[in-house]
Amino acid sequence: MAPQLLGMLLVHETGGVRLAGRIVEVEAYLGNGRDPASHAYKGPTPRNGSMFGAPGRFYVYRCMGLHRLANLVCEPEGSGAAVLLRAVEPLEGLEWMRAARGGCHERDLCNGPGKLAQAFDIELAHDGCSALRGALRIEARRWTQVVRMRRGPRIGIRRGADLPYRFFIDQHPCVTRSPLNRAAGLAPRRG
DNA sequence: GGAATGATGTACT
DNA sequence: GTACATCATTCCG
Repeated sequence: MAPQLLGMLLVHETGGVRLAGRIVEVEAYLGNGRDPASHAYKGPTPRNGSMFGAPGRFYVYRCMGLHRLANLVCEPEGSGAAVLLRAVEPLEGLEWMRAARGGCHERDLCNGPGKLAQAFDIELAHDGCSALRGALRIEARRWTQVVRMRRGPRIGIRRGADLPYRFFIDQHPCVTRSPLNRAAGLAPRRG
């Protein structure tokens, strides 16, 4: 499901504004106790309950005490499989996003799971909500240009760090740790 | 009850 | 490259 999610549209209609963007980076977390990095690894708890619920719903949780991270719960139901939304190319509602994010560059609006949630006004209340229909949802889209998908190790985890379950669009400026982003002078490169 | 620990982001050197 | 804000969740006793 993770690679198929790339290119799809994340939409949120909130407060009279329509926020939208293309998903360009995700991470897969395996179910059925096969993935030590997954919140679902040790079975259901009060926090991860929605991971074991119906597929096609969001699993939203608080990370590091302050950030919110959004996942899409995947099949089969009850397995705990999910895909973390890591980066989005913003397309609609950029002014609203800029205000929410403190007026940063367009490409820095949604290049990170915490940033994305902030820019799209995703809250803990969205945990367990349907991603197929609702104010916050994911819509199918086809690529209108030629893109190349790459994969590599997941970011910011200890256990299962060698598993290549991070999928992203090659050469896309809105992906985390993008060389294009660094080349733009936003984060000076050594040497 | 108490302590360790994050699927992060930002600022600063 | 390193520091740190910040707190719910989880695990252990």
